[in-house]
Amino acid sequence: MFRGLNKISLYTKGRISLPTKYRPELAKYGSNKLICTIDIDQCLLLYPKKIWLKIEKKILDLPSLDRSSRMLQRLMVGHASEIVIDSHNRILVPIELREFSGIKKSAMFIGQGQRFEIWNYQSWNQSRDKWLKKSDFTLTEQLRDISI
Amino acid sequence: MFRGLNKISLYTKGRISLPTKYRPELAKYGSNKLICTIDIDQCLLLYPKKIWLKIEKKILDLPSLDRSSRMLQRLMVGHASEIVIDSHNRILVPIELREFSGIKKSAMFIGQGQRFEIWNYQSWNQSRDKWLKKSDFTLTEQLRDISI
DNA sequence: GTCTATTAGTGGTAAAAAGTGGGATAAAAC
DNA sequence: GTTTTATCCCACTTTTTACCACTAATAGAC
Repeated sequence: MFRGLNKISLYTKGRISLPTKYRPELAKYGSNKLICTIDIDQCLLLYPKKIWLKIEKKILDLPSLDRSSRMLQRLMVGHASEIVIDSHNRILVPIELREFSGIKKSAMFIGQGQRFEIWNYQSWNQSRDKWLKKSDFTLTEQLRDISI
Repeated sequence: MFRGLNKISLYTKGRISLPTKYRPELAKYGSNKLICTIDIDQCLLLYPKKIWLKIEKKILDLPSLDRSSRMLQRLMVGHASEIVIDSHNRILVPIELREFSGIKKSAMFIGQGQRFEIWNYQSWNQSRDKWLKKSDFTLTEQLRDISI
């Protein structure tokens, strides 16, 4: 499970280096391939390829003439790009995804269980502030009873 | 499976070059022929010929007196044109399909599992923005419990 | 029908842009 | 202080875009 967060920078054409602490866990997936896609909150999601393939199957198996299935397919699969971790532990964030997420120089790299999220640094801070203020009155059904 | 998206340009009479990353996967279908047709969302669909033939059969096997089957047959089969990938990995988008989809200079080329979609660049961005806004409250039953 | 003008399609190449690998330097961790 | 990690820079390769010249198809005039 990935957890925690790092402030990182992008350099030369959208490249970042992966925080070293995740290296051992990533190695367990036996491949240097990741899949990067988008999230509805305008950040990027980064999955080990092995994990992604399961998710992708679920999404692609949905009925293809249904409105919201198509929407999900286009958002998730449509934006999913394969990414290779190079010998220096770096990855390149595809230009289309950089533009979507507004990530230019600095970003926040966040562990989220079986995936990572990459946020534009400012957006992350703003969103967090917003969540901290809102969190006490916008809980949905499902959350109301969860025990943490 | 095809996934991810690329901004591409059309040049000299509706020609585009296929993103190279798809070349190996396309080669698996053992033919340089694709089928291009239209989608109800005003974009174009691009299938490896081998895949298309299966889909075409499904569509043509639908009861031909049923209104929506006839509609689907006319739209999908009626607009399907064979396309050849040339030696430089380029294809020509037929003029009728270019006009239908409003694709002129720039377009978005999107992997969607066993097919690609080609969108007018602006339409894609507008649609995507719309989906992103909608996606958190219009999910149908099937989707609500999917865990990604 | 044939000829001509115009437009559409094709193959090749050149220029521009994006991606990649390697290493140097700076910053952080130990 | 030494080692490790993160950032930056540079040269090179690959991919994408643009351009040009030529051929094929189409439409209109006669």
